[in-house]
Amino acid sequence: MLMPEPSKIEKLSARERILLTAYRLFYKDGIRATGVDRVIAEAKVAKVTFYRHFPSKNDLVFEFLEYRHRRWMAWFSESLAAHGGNLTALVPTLREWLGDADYRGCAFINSLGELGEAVPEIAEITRRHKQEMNRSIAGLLPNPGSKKTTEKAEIIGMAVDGAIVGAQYAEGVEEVLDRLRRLVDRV
Amino acid sequence: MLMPEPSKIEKLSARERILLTAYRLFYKDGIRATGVDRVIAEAKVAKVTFYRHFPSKNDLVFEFLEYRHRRWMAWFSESLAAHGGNLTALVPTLREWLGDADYRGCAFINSLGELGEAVPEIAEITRRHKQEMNRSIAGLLPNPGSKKTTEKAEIIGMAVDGAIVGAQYAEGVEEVLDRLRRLVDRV
DNA sequence: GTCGATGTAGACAGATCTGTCTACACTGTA
DNA sequence: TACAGTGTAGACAGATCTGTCTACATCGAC
Repeated sequence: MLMPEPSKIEKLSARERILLTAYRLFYKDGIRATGVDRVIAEAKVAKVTFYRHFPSKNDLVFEFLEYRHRRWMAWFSESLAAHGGNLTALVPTLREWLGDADYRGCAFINSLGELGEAVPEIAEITRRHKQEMNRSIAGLLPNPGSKKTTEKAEIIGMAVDGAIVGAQYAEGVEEVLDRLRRLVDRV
Repeated sequence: MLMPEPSKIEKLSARERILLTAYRLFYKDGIRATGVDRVIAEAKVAKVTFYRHFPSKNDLVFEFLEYRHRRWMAWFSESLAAHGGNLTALVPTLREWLGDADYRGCAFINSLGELGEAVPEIAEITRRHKQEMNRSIAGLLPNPGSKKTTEKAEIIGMAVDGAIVGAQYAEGVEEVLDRLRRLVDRV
């Protein structure tokens, strides 16, 4: 759902193959655990090609997060709309994601936890990502744009963050989604 | 508060110096970013000594999480009690932690995000840690031990997880604590 | 028809990773 | 007095890390 099919990656340009391969590996195994040599091998490009497009690994990390942001937001908006576009759409939408076999948590929270001190830009990138997530949540409520609604969406967004990390360690996702529903119902 | 003073580490046995040094570095910089050579150098022990006490780095990681769990739980219980021992104690207690200069999020959530697939034991360790956190939260409510109270504590625990990660990327902690308070008030 | 962008394979440098090994010293205990 | 436990310094192995470099091929645009 949020992961590209490997078969479709093969036909893309070298740059896109690198980006999508990194996207998959960084999300699955983490950023530090994924060496550029592995990305290069799996994307089937030459090392020079890699460094021509991404002068350093950090450049690739930033583009990975940028790409993740666009892809995740697109999925989130579409799924919320498909489930009715009001607040009751939130839990069914998150069920799709948290229950996915490839689910490994939020790429931004994970990257922040892994590289926080070392790459300060990630906190800023994460902040923007979550702001936009909250904007999408505000769109489910009456009077989006009003201060009250914005604050409500921020509170719900915090609960969603709790569900996202909870789903990483919980035995099952349904109990997590139950808690989130009861939290959201009361806001 | 949750960090030991470096001056006090020096007087301890080699094993304790290793553990406390790892505790500090793993939490601050992450586990993969911290090589055993660095731990050995800063703990001022010989390499053989290190590997005699911790046959592999993963053994040290597990002991780090075990130590963190004990230390964090002790702080959490004490601070909740010091702030009155009821539900209103939660936000002031978390303010101490989230506002601390050394704050780098939850060691368990961070380790899980960093090593999730590679070290499956961490999910189980994290689950136990959060269960015990929820038990402490249940202790702030009437009828701790009852099913209703346990469920309530789990919901509040999810909100706390949201606040913990929120404080890692937010501009300021007060806004995060405000949201948490409003969330908890409604449970 | 030359230039710039895109692509290839793979050697190399220098740092850092985990873990092993030799060889020696001190201390408390059985 | 012999042994087990704890401690030291530092070389070494073998893998892996990021990043640079040479040398060559293809293709579209100006």
